[in-house]
Amino acid sequence: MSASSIKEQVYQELSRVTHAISNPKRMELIDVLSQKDYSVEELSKEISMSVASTSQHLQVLKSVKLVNAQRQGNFIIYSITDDSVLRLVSAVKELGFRKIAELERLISDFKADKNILESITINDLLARSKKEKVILIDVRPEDEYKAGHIPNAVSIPLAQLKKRLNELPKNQTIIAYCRGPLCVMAVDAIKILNQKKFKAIRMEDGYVEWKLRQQEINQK
Amino acid sequence: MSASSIKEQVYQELSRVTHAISNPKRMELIDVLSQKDYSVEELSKEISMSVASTSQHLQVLKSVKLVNAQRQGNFIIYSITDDSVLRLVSAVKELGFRKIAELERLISDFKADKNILESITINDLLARSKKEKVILIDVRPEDEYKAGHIPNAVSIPLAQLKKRLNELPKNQTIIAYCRGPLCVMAVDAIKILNQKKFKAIRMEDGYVEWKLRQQEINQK
DNA sequence: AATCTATTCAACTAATTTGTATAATAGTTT
DNA sequence: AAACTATTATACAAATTAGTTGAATAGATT
Repeated sequence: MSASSIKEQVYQELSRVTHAISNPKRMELIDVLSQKDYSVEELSKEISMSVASTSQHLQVLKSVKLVNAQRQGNFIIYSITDDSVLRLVSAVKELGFRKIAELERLISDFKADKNILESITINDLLARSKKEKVILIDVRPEDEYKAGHIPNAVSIPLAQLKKRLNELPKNQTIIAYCRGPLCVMAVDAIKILNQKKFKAIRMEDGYVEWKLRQQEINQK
Repeated sequence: MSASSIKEQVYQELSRVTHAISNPKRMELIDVLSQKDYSVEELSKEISMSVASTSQHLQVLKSVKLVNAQRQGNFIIYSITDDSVLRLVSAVKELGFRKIAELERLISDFKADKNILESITINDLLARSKKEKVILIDVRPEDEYKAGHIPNAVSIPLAQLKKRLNELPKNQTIIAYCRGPLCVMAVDAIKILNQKKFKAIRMEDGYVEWKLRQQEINQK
């Protein structure tokens, strides 16, 4: 175990990258940071973990350049390095959601649990918006919307939805989205809207999925 | 730690996928299997590890459906589940090669070491082959070529190259490829060809990279 | 049916990883 | 310059992982 070949070293280094995302909390951190930059303290709340542990996980991610750290006043703000990280996570999810039986079970439980009758994808949205005018609402917290959103989407954070129902039409279909497939904000939004007799559909994909899809389209 | 939320369970499951490839030997196994199906014994030779350990690694990969096992006579033949696995590995490499300083160093050492003067990519090849007739040779073992290769490529395994030089033209540029960026077979081929005064260039990408690129193109 | 062979299982040790609490640090603000 | 605060480092126990050797298994061949 003295002079290992370059090939072995390369595999060693590459596996450091995957090791960094091979922990549920770190994967969740990447997912949260995919929406918007956050401080350590905010992140520790998001992932329900002590600040010290959160910091440690962030350092693991930083050591393989999956995230960047930058001081802003009293806080250190973490952010995703670039879109290649999003593509990596997207590839993991694609494989996981398709292939792992346990995940399929979890997701179908989840759907049953949430009474999701219909849910569309980015591609459905793109097709639909070509044919008709679509009312698209972004129910994530406002700062995440500000950091980036799907064009023509209106920001109505879940917390404000009940008060702002008058801004929405009753005779048109409303499409609601949030952070993506694992996020329940849009589900809750649909529940509220349906209860109030709006025609509302949930879109599973979020801003990140939209952004990646755009890049694919632009690659032509 | 009793009833964890579905979200946490999903992250848990997803991290099992990344954990499976977060080991150098397992990543190497995936890479080898990306070329062609292999038995456990063959794989154990390829990755220089005991059969028992190789088998254990393969079971980890199988448990998250990254590979399939199938009996064929006395042997159990392992194969990559499907192209989503290739995309995942490709995403890891993309990020790793770009972002990890240590990897950049390793690769530049590697290139210096091998005296690689020029090397092209899949895109270069596609562009070139539109303009002119290209002599493309596949220097991998013949069975890997048989399992799949870039169209119009001729199979000349590295081991046979010296004997078969008469099959190649001296006045045209020859492009050689092997398993991909981490493989040295094409490098050795170029050395031989240049020594014998052929005009030869190495293509870094291999059959897998070509296949993924084709899929991107077809997605339009 | 007996033998053979490739593969997997079991048991074990060494090494690594995880998370928490507490202490130290580094930068901001007053 | 002092006080403050967010973040990171340290130390530790519990849990998990990696690799080896030798035994067991399951299927194919004779």
